[in-house]
Amino acid sequence: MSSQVLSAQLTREPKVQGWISFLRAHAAVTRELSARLEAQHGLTLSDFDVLAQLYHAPQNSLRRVDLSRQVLLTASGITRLLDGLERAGWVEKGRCQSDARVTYAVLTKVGLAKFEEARTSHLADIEALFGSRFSDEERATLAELLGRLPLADTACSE
Amino acid sequence: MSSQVLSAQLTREPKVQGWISFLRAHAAVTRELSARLEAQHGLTLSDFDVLAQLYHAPQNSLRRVDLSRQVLLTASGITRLLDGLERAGWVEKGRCQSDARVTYAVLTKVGLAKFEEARTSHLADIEALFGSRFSDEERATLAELLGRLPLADTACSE
DNA sequence: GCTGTATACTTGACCTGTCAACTATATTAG
DNA sequence: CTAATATAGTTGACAGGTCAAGTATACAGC
Repeated sequence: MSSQVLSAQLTREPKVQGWISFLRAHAAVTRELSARLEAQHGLTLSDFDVLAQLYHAPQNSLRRVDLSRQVLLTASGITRLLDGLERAGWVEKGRCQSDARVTYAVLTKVGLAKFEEARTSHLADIEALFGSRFSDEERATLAELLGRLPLADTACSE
Repeated sequence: MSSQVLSAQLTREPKVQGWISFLRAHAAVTRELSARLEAQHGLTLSDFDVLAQLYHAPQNSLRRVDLSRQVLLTASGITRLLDGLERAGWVEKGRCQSDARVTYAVLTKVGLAKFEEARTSHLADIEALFGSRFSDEERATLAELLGRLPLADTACSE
């Protein structure tokens, strides 16, 4: 009976199976990944994500709006996240002389060091929990398929 | 300049691109999907997920522990989620005569109707935002690739 | 029968992020 | 120049979820 139930579940909505796998995989992998990142470096996934964006940005700085688009948080989410990073001394505010509305988030020296410290182990964790499951070819396929999903419109709407 | 920056970002950590696509896609799709589900039916994605599990379970009922494994929430998350569904009258508690520790979550008639009401439009939304981007073959590929990710310990019960 | 350990579930404290409303600055139209 | 509107950012209230600790029951070994 138990195996009947299981197979009934696996086949009951064939079209949605990809989505279900997607949701479950996301929940499981991010949970483990964020536990490790938190334990080893005291960072959330979003913290890391923002530090990474700033690390690779020109002058190590970005407007909050742009950050919110790339990291897929709302504007207020970014404000609160940056609050934390500023309190930790990893990011500071920068004013924009051409537009007084914008505030840049600027990576500090300490923040840059923090990112470089966390980076290696986090990339290794991603590889262990995610990347290593796929061949190079499969990685490319996966990135291509996922890349078709709608990003831009939802990211900046509102 | 802007396009240089973009391509630098796309190529700077080749091994992680799949993971990045994955994170972004998840954030964008779930945000839109949950907005629609909330607007049309007053349900969160997790609410729907739990209703669906119960809908397909024998006797429309499941132990909280099993629910937490299938939906990938912690035990306390399940308690709180079910609180809401119980307050709405969609789910009720059932006691287990062979083990006084377990409390079943049982779908009510109203809850069953609620699920059937929400189901069609939600599946259509999933199809529109996710499924329709892929051919049948690609769907299968995607499900297979994502299925390799580690959710076994949390997701699978005997 | 006790005693220790494992399991099922709940609760309080808390964290992250959302939404809606707000301030402040920029821009465009008349 | 002024009015209307759009954009950048912050804030209060709150939703959804986690973790750690606690309660209650089950079960296994002595």
